[in-house]
Amino acid sequence: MTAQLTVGDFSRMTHLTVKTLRHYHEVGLLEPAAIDPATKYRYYTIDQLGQAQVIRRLRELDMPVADVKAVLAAHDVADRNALIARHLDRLETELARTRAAVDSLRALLEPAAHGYEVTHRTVAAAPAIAIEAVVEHGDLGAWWPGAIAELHATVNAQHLRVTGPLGGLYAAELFQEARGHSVVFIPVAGAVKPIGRVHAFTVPAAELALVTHAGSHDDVDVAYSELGAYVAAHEIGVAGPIREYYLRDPQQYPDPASRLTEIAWPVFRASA
Amino acid sequence: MTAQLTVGDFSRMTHLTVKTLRHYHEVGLLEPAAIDPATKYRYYTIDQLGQAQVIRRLRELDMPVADVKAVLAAHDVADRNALIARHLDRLETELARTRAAVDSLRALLEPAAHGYEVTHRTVAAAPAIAIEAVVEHGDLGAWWPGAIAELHATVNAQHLRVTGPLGGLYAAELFQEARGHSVVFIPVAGAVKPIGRVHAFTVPAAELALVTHAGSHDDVDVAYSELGAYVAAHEIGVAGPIREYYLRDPQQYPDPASRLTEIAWPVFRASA
DNA sequence: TTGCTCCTCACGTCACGTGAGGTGGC
DNA sequence: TTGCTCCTCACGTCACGTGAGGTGGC
Repeated sequence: MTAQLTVGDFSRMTHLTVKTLRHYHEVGLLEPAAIDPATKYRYYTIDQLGQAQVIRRLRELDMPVADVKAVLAAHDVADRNALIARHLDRLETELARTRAAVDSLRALLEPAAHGYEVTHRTVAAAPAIAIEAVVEHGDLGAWWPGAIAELHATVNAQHLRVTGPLGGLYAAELFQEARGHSVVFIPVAGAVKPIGRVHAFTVPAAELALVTHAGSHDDVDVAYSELGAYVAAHEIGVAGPIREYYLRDPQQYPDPASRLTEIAWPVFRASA
Repeated sequence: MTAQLTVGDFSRMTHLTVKTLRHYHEVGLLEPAAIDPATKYRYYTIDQLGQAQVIRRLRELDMPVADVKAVLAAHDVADRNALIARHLDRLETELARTRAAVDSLRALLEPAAHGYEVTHRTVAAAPAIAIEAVVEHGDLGAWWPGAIAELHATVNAQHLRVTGPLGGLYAAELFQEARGHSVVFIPVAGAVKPIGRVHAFTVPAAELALVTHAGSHDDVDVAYSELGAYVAAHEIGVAGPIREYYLRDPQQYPDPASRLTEIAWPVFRASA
């Protein structure tokens, strides 16, 4: 009753190519029910068809093979559905990213000039509360809102007096190697009790060249480029993290398009 | 005035990693403006920043590097925009495919049993008009509607009498190697003038086992599996193309979910 | 002099696809 | 006996990332 299906048979039934079936055997995703020891022929059975169909659909959704394995190995339906739901969430995120990239491309190609005016500013060291971590560039979008929210919660819980705008410090490696030390901070006055990821921090003094970027962070590289070009042309760059000040607090302005960000590059002291 | 930017500088400005910039140099996508012959150091200029920004956005949208090159080399804005628009169309298609795969996955995981009833049928050879081609499995969805439309147009133009439902013949390789000979046909009576891709064709006689599949073609592999399993279990399979009959003509039922398709597998003559 | 930045190989990743060259069953 | 189906290497694809090991400029 358990009819032996050859790769060809199984391929026709599942619409997976023979090459793909052999590959799935090799990586242990879908092993033939039997293998002829003499001829090495692969034989599948009818009750493997269901697995093959699930595999095909998950791969169609670009779920990594390792994750597909996990789905097949899931002990119960709840586990399985959770794994699938997580992947669908990833797809959603991807989709949002694509949409943002399309908008960003459109903005870049629009003939409207995006002239940034470069200004200079001297800032003194300032006490603050901060959260720091080494972050992947791609994870920044996820890490950032959580950190901001935690800082805000701490300000409220400890009744701290805010003395300046929300800001961030980003090591050069974050851009050069897509992974680097990042700090988000809120300048505050008074004593701070460390809690969770939040601790007292001193925002270092600096001499800065800066531009203001309006709109989504997806386009922020244009501002970085203009500012960097200015710094390079005037040969005034110095080492140190790049700084951003968020003039529209995301708590009050959740729409990314309404953001207003100062990008600040560390430079030599400009002769006043 | 043309400040020399090192990879590191350029990386910080564009948010492309140093590794990526080196890679783009190697594949000729973005060549440094100058290279120190002694140290092999790469130097970029400020006016290369614009190109880098376009590249970054297009790669963010997964446009292949070769296509990005074409965009940068485009002679005028119209050419450039056409290339970009084509890619955005591809993204749309991708998105539709993903949505379909999600639906299909949901349908598969739904506990509702999809019991297909297998029936047998003997069909005689029948005259028809047809379009044939060797098609990629992935291109079927694009090839098929055009071919159908052309067949319908021919029926109307030549006032042919339709004698049976729209159908298709698909070589096994189409599933096993994702590329194979495909035919779509409409059975007709009377003389046929070949025109365009359309020619007279005789749908061969056959002994068939078949199931009826309701709904989108994205789920059709389930029907293929059940039918294939039946054929294998009864050991009645013979060589020959797989046949489909489209009982709801897509011209009248454009919604993919409303489709009704007979899947027919060639088998031995069953003793009546 | 010490880090820092830059360099070049060479190999890895991921999910298969593409031949080449050869064997078993009807 | 002839095709057909199946097999196993070995290498290619795509867009980078990951070290290893080494050099030049402040």
